[in-house]
Amino acid sequence: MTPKPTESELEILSIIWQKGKVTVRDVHEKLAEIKDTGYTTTLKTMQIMHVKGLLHRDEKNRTHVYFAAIGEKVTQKNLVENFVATAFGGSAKNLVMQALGQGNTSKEELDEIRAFLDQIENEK
Amino acid sequence: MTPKPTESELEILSIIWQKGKVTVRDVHEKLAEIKDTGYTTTLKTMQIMHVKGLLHRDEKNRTHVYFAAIGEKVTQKNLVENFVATAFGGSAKNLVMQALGQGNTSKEELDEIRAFLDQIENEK
DNA sequence: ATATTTGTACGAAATAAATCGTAGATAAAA
DNA sequence: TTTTATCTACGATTTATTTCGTACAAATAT
Repeated sequence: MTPKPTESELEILSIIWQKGKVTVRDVHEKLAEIKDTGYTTTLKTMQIMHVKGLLHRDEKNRTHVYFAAIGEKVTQKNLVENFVATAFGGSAKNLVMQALGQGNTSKEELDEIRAFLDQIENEK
Repeated sequence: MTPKPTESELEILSIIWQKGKVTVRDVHEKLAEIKDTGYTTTLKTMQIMHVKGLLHRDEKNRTHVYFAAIGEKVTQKNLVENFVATAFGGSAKNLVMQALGQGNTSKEELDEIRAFLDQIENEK
């Protein structure tokens, strides 16, 4: 089983999930918008992620091309599971209500959630 | 600002939020159900949490009594905020749908969430 | 009264995570 | 063809986190 990504690794994964195939530079530049760390730090982290099995890479060219080895949904599922267990006493409901209570969710999104709710209930 | 609790600290906080005032032994015994670490490990962690300002304690008696210095809701709010930002591209909706998709939420709870949804929409 | 248990303090080791610098190769620019 | 820029590899450092052993005091049991 691939290990749980660390916080930094998750930042990188997010970028890769969004962009698909990337070079270290791609990631580093995107990361630079929110973080102020050196290029080799990003490189090193991605190399480690590769060793851990979090990323695959194509080494055909000098500039390696990386891509995610684990899916976004699957990863989120595992993270949420763990998060609910350790921070919300195992209750997904509590997490959901806390997340919604934050305020920053538009009417449209709330409706989407409602529709999703209907769908789940029907399956029960 | 009190720092973000680590994973181990969160396990301890969860227990304390549930029990209120506790001794190290209380926490350690509860922790023993899910973890297999020594008593002094729990002690040390709680001492560190005290120094960090995560816990307060009453030292009047030999056996110190600890209690949470930060509220459960406030902490969860911060954690969710951070979690949504790093793992869900800032979209609370995505997190909510992932959490609900897990399957383990009862019909009753889903209804509670629906009611909460109504309430939020009315406030908009 | 003495031995055992239970408690805190505290240093330190073990482990994990994040960061960076330097070397050396290749590619691109001048 | 030099020089400059760009890449990877990799060791090393720094910082954070988790874990535990030992010392010593207080309470409890024998």
